[in-house]
Amino acid sequence: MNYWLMKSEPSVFGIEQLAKAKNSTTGWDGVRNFQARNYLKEMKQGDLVFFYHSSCEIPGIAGVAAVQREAYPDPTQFDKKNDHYDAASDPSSPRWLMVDVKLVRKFDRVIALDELRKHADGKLKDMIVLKRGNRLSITPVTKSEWSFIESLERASR
DNA sequence: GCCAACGTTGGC
DNA sequence: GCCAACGTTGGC
Repeated sequence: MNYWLMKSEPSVFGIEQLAKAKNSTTGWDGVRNFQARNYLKEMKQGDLVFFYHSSCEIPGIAGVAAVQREAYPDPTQFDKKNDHYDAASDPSSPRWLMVDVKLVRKFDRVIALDELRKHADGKLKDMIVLKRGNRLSITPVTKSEWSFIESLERASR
């Protein structure tokens, strides 16, 4: 099983909305970056995901979700009215994929980016989301990073 | 294939 | 709102 981090802007879709969604599940559409797309392709059912809030008051990890459905073509790429429409994508060989994720647990508090950074020279020294200039919306997380962050969260409960 | 211009992300 | 960092596009 693998671990991931997926960014979402809470003003667009936050963990509260995931909690309220039918079956606490949502389709993660709109990814339009090749590297992120390749990670989507690697995701397996049951993989765990840190749900990260970006571009907001307190950027950080808001909870845990799990991959419910593995990669399938993102229909928004063929919808001319959609912001993520891609005229260059061929329906017989769709360029963009999406997965479905289900909420596992909303954290009692957001594990803020600030707090994660405190460990940027230690346990989280290789964490991609802490790297300068990182903009990738989907990144792999190592098992040790995952366990450490969960311990941070547990310690505060 | 290079690289300047442009658009986007996302923290601050 | 600013701006650094990065991906993509398109001219050559």
